[in-house]
Amino acid sequence: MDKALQVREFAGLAGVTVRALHHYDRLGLLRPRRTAAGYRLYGRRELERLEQIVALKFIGVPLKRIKSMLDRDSAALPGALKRQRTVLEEKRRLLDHAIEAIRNAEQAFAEGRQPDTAILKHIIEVIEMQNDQDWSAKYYSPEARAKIEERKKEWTPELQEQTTKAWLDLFRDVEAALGDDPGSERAQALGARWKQLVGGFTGGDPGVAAGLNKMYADRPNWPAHMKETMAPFSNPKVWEFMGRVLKCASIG
Amino acid sequence: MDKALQVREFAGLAGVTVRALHHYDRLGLLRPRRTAAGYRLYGRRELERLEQIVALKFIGVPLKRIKSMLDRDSAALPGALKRQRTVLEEKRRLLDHAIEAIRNAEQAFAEGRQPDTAILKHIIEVIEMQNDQDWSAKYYSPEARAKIEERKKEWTPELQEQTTKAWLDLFRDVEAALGDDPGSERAQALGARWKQLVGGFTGGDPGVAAGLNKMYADRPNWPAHMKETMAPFSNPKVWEFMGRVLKCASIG
DNA sequence: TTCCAGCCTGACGTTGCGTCAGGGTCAAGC
DNA sequence: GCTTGACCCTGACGCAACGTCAGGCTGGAA
Repeated sequence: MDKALQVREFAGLAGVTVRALHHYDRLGLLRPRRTAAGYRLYGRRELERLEQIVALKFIGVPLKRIKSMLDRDSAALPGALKRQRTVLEEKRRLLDHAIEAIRNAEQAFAEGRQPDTAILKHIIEVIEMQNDQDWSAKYYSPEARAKIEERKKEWTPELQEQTTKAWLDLFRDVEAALGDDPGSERAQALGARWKQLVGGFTGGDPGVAAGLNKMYADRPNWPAHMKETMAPFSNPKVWEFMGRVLKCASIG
Repeated sequence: MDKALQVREFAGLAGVTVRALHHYDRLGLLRPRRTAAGYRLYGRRELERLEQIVALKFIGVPLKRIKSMLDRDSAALPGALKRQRTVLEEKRRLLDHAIEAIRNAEQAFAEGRQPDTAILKHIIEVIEMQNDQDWSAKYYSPEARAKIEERKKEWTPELQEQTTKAWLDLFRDVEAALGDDPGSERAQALGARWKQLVGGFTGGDPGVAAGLNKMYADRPNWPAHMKETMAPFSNPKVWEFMGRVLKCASIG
């Protein structure tokens, strides 16, 4: 006869609450035997199972899935572990961003005399970057995403500013040259600048370039603030003109 | 007249759902004006406030607190930011542990032929370490906790094993010497070994040592698995004997 | 027998919305 | 003037994992 414990003792032994045991019982996750009076009795088998439950819960597996894992496809464990790890790593990424955002805001507060509400703008910035990235991810293949991730590490705010300015300049110059012959020297020079700026983002990777094209093609579905951000670059005449310029370049 | 938007447009603009706006409205967090028919109308002021809400939500502040922050003590923002950051950092610590635990389990799976359920033991190990640490934290002052954190970085599994063995050996030797005079050379040698092992954990820090004493004094309240872990070291005669030995040492 | 500790089963509360269900509103087309 | 169809409204339930009563048995001791 194995020692059988009542809920309270068992809960203490295993480091969970009595209520949790009740909960697991109702979910069918851990059903102890019962005395005639209905008291729950836990033994060694239950302890083992509970430990597995706690382990899976610790790594963030929801109770329902724990149940199906332990009851049915226990062979799927390694796959489940990996999936769960990627989930947690994603959560961690989010947490990192949030912490970074707070740091930004705190620093802004420590440095300057801004009204409290304005400080939150620093957090908003991070959120929007985050949103843009999550949202644009769907246009890229996994490999392309990996490339972008890699290149992002070498990305600095100054570089960002320079790039934005370069694009603005280019658009202004192209608008001034809309009447030119696409094959003209001036137009081709603009085309070269264009290609270089694109290359600065794609890093020459065709997969990244393909994603970028998909994203551009889908611009009617962009979220509002993305459209707003890209508003200075939305002139369709410029795009059309550059299309012809680049076609000339590839032919000639 | 500022442009007033209906829920759908406003939600799209701000990147939240219509339902969320309804929710914030009911909570009193963001109350737009209404048309005669009861339609919600959002303007620039509402957009600003919503951005602040989203920012605070992003860093994990619950809606109720957001409300009180924005309505009443908006001056408490920097403090709130700091608190929130520590909360998130704590969460991140937990997440890291969970990820580490999964890695352990995955490696065990990749290496050896263990049954699936046994692999979860590797996760359980991490959980228990985590629990022990969280629970023992209450005995230490913040400074002592910081010291321990620092020393933990130089802690390796091998060192852990060595230390455990050293303690086991010491207890065995002390048990064999219980009849000796506490002032005797043999007893004093045992006392020296004891002090050295304690010092190996405290690093000579009196704060850490104080916490350790508090923890030992509270041993009736230790959780079950802690008692189990410490069972080999629970012989009260050994502790009593060592008390006398160390008193002799400090006097003589 | 009585008492108290410990067990039981509901059932509601929490957090931030998602998701119907049932029913007005409004501009447009017939 | 009436019907659409697109939007809007207000409940109200659902989810995840228990916490926290409330009301009522059980079981061993005094």
